[in-house]
Amino acid sequence: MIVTLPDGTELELPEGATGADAAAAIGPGLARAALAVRQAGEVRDLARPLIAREALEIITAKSGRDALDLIRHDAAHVLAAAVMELYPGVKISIGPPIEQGFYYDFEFPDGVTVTEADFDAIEARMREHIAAGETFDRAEATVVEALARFRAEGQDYKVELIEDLVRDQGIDTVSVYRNGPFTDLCRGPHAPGTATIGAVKLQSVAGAYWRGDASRTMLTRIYGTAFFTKKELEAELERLEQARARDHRRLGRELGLFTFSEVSPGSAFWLPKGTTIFNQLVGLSREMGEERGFTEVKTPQLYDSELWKTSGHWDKYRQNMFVTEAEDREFGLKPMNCPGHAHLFAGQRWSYRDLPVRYSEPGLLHRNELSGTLHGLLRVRHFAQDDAHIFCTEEQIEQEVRTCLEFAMETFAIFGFAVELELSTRPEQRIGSDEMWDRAEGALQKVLDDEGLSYQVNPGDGAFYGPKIDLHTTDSLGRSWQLGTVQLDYSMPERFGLVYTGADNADHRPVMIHTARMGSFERFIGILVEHYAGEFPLWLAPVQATVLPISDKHADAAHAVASTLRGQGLRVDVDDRTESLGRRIRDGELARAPYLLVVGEREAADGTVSVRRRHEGDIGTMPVAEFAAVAAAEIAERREAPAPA
RNA sequence: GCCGGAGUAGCUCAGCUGGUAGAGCAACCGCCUUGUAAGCGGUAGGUCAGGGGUUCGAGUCCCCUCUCCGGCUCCA
Repeated sequence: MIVTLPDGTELELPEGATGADAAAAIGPGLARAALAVRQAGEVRDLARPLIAREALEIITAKSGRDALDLIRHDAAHVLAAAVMELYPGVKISIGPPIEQGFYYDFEFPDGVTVTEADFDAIEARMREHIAAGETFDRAEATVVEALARFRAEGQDYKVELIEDLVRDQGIDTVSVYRNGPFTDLCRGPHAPGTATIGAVKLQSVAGAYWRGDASRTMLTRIYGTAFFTKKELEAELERLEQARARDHRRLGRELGLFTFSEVSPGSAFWLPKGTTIFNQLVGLSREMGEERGFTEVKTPQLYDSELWKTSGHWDKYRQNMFVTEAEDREFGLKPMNCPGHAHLFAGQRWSYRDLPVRYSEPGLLHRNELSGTLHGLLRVRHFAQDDAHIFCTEEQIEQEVRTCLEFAMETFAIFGFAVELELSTRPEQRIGSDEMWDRAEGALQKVLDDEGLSYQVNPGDGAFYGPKIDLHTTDSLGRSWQLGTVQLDYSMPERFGLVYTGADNADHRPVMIHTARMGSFERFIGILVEHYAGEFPLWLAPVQATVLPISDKHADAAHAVASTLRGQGLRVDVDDRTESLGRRIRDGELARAPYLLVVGEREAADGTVSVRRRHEGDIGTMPVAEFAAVAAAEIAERREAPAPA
């Protein structure tokens, strides 16, 4: 049998040779390091026969993602083994590797709860399995044998998994892996043994529905992570520690940007500094929108439930709306701007010459999100979006989508962070003809391709009224959040009876495009705080410069400098507390001040300031006017701030 | 909403098996008059999330509620 190695050479092996044989044929060092092989796009056990004439890659600890996934999957089995020993009667379900580690889901016997306090004991037992150097032995079992075995053990979840595999894929055998005393239904692959798990740590415990279905049993999920070396594990734990330090909830409090209170769960209280940032972003959105033909409107907060019945929200979304009543009329606070904008559009006659009409509104929205989903600024009940709705003709869709997408990408470029794009296509339950969906999806896809953007397709994830492009990014801990969106909507125009007069003097139905770039300003600021670790670029910084008089003899001069700079439009504070200069510099640094301007005897005499720049330290003395010009240029260009050395 | 955890001064936290609440930082008041990341001294500050219960006695034990944290589900 011949297989091709990554460098193009061909390796000849006896028929039936395994991955281990191949590694040994290449060299004894590789034979020791080999963990698995990759062939035909699939990671396979070292002990399994190779596929002839397929490219072969030997996976070792240096193989990155593939290697980590292997030992984390191994670690999940070791976790299950330890848990079964410590908690007799526990039922096991599934335990895959994930981006940052692994988890395993269990159903513990009645009355047993596992908390982080139990981790030491579980980890100790896991280390015993690792120290024992158990091998992972793969075996095939017939469905009949496997079902009998797992039924006998009372492992109901394994039984269900096998039954579903039989039903959906018609399989008649399954693979099981054994390490030490523990055997698990598993597709594999695994490393040869437990010994390659160099370092393992359990991290958290959480509830998780069996098969992600809220109507089924809530299992107990234990999360952990594993690495080849203790050093790598420690580096990861250190990274997580630093990520927590830039958590927007913590920085928001420390920097005085916003607070939360029990009196209004899920709603931020914006302090002056946070409000400044908020207003800068609204200003940016407004400025960029005006350049692109968006016109701002203002629509009400509260609407008669009739409007929500027209829009369809009453049927589909009512449990997420805040509803109230007055004088026997039922009202709902708006969770979205679109019905208001559609109503506005319906209020006048439109010619095809008027289209597209682009209404934007950074309006306040309320959504009654489930209490358990609230999360700092990233998931709130009260927020504003850089929201807009475009009313256009079928022919204009492509151009308008292009404008929206470019608008979004140009917005993100200002902040220098990457977004992931997702194209969601027609769901099972939908309105409109297949031709309509073909056109709509085609238009979105064409723009994405024309712009050379990479994106993921989520088949069936579109809204019932049209396909959409969503823009996602991640927070400091790697959790994904949706920011912007571009959604085609054929439904709302229908429901509101929207029309324009075409060149043929007949009525036509416009198409509506829902779009946002940053999404909610709240969420965007949360992401920005973590992205910048609180060190905002000058144009966003709540306080752009803090003037520090050396002693109270220079307070007047410091205030004069501040007043001059404010006259130039800069946001300037004076810290004239009777604290030592060192202390006030420290406080300024901790407040992430972009510039600290020291004013003492010399500066007061010649109209200068001694400039200390964040991360650069003392950059020398310059005339006040010169500093103002430097800062103004930095702000005008929305320049990124210097990074830590 | 569901599972688990947590809630003590403005913030970070201590408070052993029940016996009248404590530290650091911040705040306030003085002194110091300060040259690029913490000057010194003093003062004040708590319905121990809220409510109910057990007990001679509850921050500590039990129950309910609220909020937050980690996940899951949801996000038209």
